[in-house]
Amino acid sequence: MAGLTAPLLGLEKKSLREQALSALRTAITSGELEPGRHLVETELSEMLQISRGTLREALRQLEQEGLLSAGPRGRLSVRHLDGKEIRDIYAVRAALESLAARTLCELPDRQHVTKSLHKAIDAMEDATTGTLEERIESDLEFHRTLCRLTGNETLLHSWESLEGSIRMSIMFAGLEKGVSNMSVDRHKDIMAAIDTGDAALARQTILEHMDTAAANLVA
Amino acid sequence: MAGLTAPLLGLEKKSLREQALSALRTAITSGELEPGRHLVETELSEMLQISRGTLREALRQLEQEGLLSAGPRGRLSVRHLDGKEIRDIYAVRAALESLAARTLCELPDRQHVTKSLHKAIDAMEDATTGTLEERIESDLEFHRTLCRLTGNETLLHSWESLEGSIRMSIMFAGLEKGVSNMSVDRHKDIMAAIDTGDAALARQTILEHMDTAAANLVA
DNA sequence: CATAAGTCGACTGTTTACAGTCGGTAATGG
DNA sequence: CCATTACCGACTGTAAACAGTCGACTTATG
Repeated sequence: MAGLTAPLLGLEKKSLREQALSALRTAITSGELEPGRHLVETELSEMLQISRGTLREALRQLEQEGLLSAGPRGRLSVRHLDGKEIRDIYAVRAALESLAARTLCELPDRQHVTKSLHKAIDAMEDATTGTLEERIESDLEFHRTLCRLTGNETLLHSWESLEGSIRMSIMFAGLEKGVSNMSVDRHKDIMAAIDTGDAALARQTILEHMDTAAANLVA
Repeated sequence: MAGLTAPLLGLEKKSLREQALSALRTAITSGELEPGRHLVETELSEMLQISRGTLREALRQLEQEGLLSAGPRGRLSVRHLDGKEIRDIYAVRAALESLAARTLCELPDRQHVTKSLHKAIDAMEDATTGTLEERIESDLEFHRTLCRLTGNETLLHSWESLEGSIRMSIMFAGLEKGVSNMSVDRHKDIMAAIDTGDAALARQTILEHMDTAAANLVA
């Protein structure tokens, strides 16, 4: 009765591996670990206060997420993205999200969908006065919600696997440029298209949104 | 001068982790490790003759590829796919491959593309008299080539991340059903559409191919 | 002085050992 | 006979130690 450490609500304590994963992801996508930087396992494990074995499990995952690139002899470094890679990432992102939009349009009852998307847009509006990071966060949350609402776990998972790369793309372009095209109106258009169930329009709106976003980033 | 073990041609010796990864992937997608089966680290490490630490790194990757699912206490088991999940996987696959087709159609010079695809189709024809596994392999190789030829590394990587799930889908349906719709003609249609540069047609052909494939699998 | 052999240091690959936790089962008390 | 507690076995989480390899720097040698 006295203990009550915290795990009350779904807030399960995360394993060290997961903590390290989050910490590293944040460090990379925030630029704290700059692109091209060599990662030394012993250094990181000491910084994070975890053992190398545990750390390596996290590194493998980051590697597969495309945040790290492997050098000659297992040497890992923070991945560097050039303009083409950013465009490529956004092309895949566009394909995934347009599938999401199409799927949502085909749902018989889109009431709940519209409601959730509206909530996400409200969050974006709240964030317009916040920090750059908060604006990016709310923007990504909208798109993640788009994928989640489809109920297609594979789609959501694929998108989330890309999320790290997306964040890096934004960071590469400089945060200011990255958020410059995160207009709330754009997202309202997407929601509206889905609301009407016009799959072709929704798809087109998404593709255009992604195109301009990618173009802004590499410009 | 006497040694000359083997690493002469790009055939670098793979790390134990990679070997374990391949072995486990094969074991799972071949059904040797049946769906739902609980994986015990100590058992596997003994089977594969590697340490648990090394094994765990491989398991993390398989988990992220969607071949394993994590239970309550970090317990891993071979993922079980139901009809909906197979359809979901193929929906994502279709989105990725239709992006590939569209990208290829937009290339200024598709000569090399057509040549490579033709080679892949020839391999499929050669395999028609081979084992089921060989036919599946050549089929997947065609689609993988489709993605690779785009030059979009992210697209290729996303597709390959899905490949394990695709193989599982085919296995779930029973190998016979899985290959029943791998007609060479279908793939020739795809190639032809790309050859003419008709993006809309190529996209449509891919989507239909995926739709019928998924429908066959869950039927 | 240039080149080849040798030595040192830094990292990754891999293994072994230890700790914590959950589930079941047997012992115990009413 | 039922419930409760104490223990035991099985696994995963985590840490620490061992081994091999590559590169850089140094030293010997013609």
